[in-house]
Amino acid sequence: MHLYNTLTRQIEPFSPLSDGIVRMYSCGPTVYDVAHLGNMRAFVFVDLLQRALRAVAGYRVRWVMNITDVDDKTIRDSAVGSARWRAPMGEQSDDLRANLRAYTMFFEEEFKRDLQVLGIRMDHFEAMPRATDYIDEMQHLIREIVRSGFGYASEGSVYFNVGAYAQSHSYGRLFTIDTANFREGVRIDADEYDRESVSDFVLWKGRKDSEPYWDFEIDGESLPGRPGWHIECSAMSKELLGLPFDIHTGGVDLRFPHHEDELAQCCAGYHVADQARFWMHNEFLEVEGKKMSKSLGNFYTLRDLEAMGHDPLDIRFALMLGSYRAVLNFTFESLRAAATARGRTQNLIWDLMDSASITESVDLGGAMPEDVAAAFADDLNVPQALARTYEYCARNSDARTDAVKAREVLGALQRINDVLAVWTFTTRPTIDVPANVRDLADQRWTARTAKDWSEADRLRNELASLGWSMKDGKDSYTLQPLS
RNA sequence: GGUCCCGUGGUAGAGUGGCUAUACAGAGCUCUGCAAAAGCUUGUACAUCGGUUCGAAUCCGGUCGGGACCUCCA
Repeated sequence: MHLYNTLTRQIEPFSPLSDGIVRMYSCGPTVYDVAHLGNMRAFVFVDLLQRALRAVAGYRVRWVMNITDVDDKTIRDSAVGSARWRAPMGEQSDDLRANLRAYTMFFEEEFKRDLQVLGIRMDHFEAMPRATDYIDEMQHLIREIVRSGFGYASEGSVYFNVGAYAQSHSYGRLFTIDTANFREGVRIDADEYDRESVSDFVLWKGRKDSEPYWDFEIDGESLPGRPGWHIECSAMSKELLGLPFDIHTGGVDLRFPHHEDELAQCCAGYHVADQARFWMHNEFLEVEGKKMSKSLGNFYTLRDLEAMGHDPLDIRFALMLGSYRAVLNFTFESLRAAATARGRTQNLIWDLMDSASITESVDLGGAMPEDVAAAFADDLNVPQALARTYEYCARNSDARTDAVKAREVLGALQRINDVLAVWTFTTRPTIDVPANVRDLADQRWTARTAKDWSEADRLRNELASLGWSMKDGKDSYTLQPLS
């Protein structure tokens, strides 16, 4: 496979460090709310990537995605009396860490549900570590960074000394940083912590009143507090995958500062040259041509779209219609188009199963068409892979009436679906038809067989008024509810 | 202020220095009592102005437009 590497700003041939095994770390969600479309794009992207590594390149994938369950927002929203506290989270207590855990567990479960309805398999993950379960490891790393001269404590917090680090390391490997032109922004002014330099970032945040905290001792000094944002990924990726691992993923916004700082922490504290060999970042999503935001009214969660009647797999499909490295314009028209296109191929699959007399889900052991595999292998070019897939189906349209060919095409589609995961190879779902509808349909079929067209048309209209459409086949009919 | 992307047909969206995806929508045809399904065919596309070149939508530059990032947003 060839993958774009943010580290080198180019597409490079990819092969794992360990023979046949890819170690991949994906920055996961901060569980303070349910996932929105933008998050979903990121997760669908990494899922496609890890599936392609398995199904196209044949690697085993050790996939880790973290759960950030401690940060400003989770602390704010889990605080006693928070309006965002929900009944299913249980009762709030005096134990602030227990409150934080209850709050974040709720959204962690939501998140996992969202992943699964989007076709992401939980058994594809090796681990989904929570930040708060790795406090010891983070503290160890912080001590090591400080001991190595790249960190300092100040007013109860611990900071990473970017200036010192940059003396002996390269800082700005994932992102071109122009320190001289840092904009004087509100975020910098708003930071209440005391850093020596604006470019320094926090490793450990000193305890504030009414916030959950963990004890921490460094150089004999007691510094109760909580971990900074970047430290968790450094510690957990090292613990679970070892350094350096093969691929680190996240949204483009994470290139800087998050990933740059993660990388620096690993190099400074674990004394490695690299945290990961490949860094891959998915571009953002726009909705109806605009950046998704609550104020524009184009902000959607997966739940929102489901409530509007959209199938999550159509959403998954719509999210993979563009290259992961380009801004994707999600529109309801493109969602409809995705639904239609996905449904047509699904229908083809069912027709082929009929043609091949396959009545249950079975792996036919097919092979992915080479041009489709090549497209996936070319930096995960899903649009190209889809185009080749459609052409493959068109080329083999006679499979609908050729049992042998039907098996072959089905086998190929199964391999393609190992990556896309948008179709099903189980039998065509049976639709419950009310007895009266079935009765009318039978009557119409009789009339039609007798060439009594006016009666047949009358009965079709009657069926339509009951909400059903009747489609005549060669020697039988099918009924479908009108949508 | 700085760094960097992007502008492709009605829509979404690949790709590429000459052979011009793909999908949805539209049009036509085949099939069908009609319809549906399915299949086939099909169109006006590469923001703009210059330059390089035998040839550019593809490379370079200007312009216009859109966007991202610049310290906890995927």
